[in-house]
Amino acid sequence: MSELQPVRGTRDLIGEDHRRHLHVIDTARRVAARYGLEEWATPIFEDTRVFSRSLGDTSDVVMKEMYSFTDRGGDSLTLRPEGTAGVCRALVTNGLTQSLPQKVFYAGPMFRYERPQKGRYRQFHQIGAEVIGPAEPLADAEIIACGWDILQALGIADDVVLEVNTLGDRESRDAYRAALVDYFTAHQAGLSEDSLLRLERNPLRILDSKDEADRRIIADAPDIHAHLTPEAAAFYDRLKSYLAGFGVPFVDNPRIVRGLDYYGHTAFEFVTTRLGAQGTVMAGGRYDGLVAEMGGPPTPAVGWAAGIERLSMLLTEVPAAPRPVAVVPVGEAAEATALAVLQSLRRAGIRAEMAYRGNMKRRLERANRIGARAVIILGETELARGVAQVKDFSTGTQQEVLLAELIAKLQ
RNA sequence: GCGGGCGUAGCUCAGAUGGUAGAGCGCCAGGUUGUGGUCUUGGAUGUCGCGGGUUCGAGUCCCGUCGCUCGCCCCA
Repeated sequence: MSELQPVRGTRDLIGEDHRRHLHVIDTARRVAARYGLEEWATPIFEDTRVFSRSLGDTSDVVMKEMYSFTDRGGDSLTLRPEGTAGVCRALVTNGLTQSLPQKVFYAGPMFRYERPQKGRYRQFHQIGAEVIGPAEPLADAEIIACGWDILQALGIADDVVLEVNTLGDRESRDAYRAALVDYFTAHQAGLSEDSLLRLERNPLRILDSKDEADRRIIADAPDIHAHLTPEAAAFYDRLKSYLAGFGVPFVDNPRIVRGLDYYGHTAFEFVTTRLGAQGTVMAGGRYDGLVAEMGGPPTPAVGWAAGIERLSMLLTEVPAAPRPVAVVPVGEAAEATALAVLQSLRRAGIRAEMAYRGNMKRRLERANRIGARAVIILGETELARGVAQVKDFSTGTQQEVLLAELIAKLQ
């Protein structure tokens, strides 16, 4: 075992791991484009205030999980823990609040200082989608439909259930929070220690406690729907009918919550039972207050993010490693022709390789090791006649092909 | 920050009650000086995570430590 190991919570993406990872991004990118999303790439580190503002002062626990550092100029910078804040900052700094709506897709690394566990790393990767501008629930439904299509294109939709909820507007939320505090205070005696703490700090979070005793109490907890203003209830109804219109199956889950104040109305999660404790595969909601936090005008927005590592683990069909054609010259005299053949294949769009050294046997062994689908053997007897031996590695059969017909033969 | 499991060859792992370390796969070489994969013969693997202790003797027992992993907390 070598002395230098990857830093805790990071890992190398090599071979199949990387093919899975790329497949997720490529697929998501392709589907997102069909919805008219444009891909943005924002910096992976930002002024710490970009994130501290978006989090508010309520969650200093979360602040402790940020990778923050002071640079040589004395500024506090932070490796981005999520993508939405940076996108909103970019929207404002590029003056795009004047050209709404903006429909954005992104993919890239995120960083959180937390204890690694299944599907959870300190450097992890997300894809994300945001629609900034529209206040209509049609935008919520559309971005959810986009996420659903991506999961389908990845072949994992069968293992995933879409759960939706509404957090209502400000008025609804305040009323609901008060009702929850009343209810849980009345049932304090049965609550777990953790939930008693949550009751003081963040009562909504009790709703997703994993403690069994808690769950029994939660089952009879007040429902947000009883506390929705007529406007908020209408918004949620329209969302659900649009989802039906887009053909996206979903279930109501009134227990989905969000911790931060700028979240309102739609909240949703795509969940699976196949990943142990990390069941959420894609999650999002409406965040009408965030752009204003970044110094822009009040601007409604809705979006989601998904962890690429988790999606990769769910893939059942792994993209196959590419199979090249190997060119095998026999003897020095054949090398010049071999190079010409090699390049003509590559320029015709065929993945082609030639070993740097070795006799024929070695080169064939190497061709086999790299998964070649065929080898082109060029020796003196072939050169003299302007042909090559083409051996199909799947079947083991070999035939003579005119050099001029090689590309057509291997296309 | 807290709890459970695990650290032995490149990989997956076996090594009852302490006696100087093994298998499969992979790798290297030969059988085959113009034919891979299959077959066959042979070969090389190692600070048994690290440090200390007990013992005539520790991969094995004890203490500590680091790492991995699953979960709790947290989840923007």
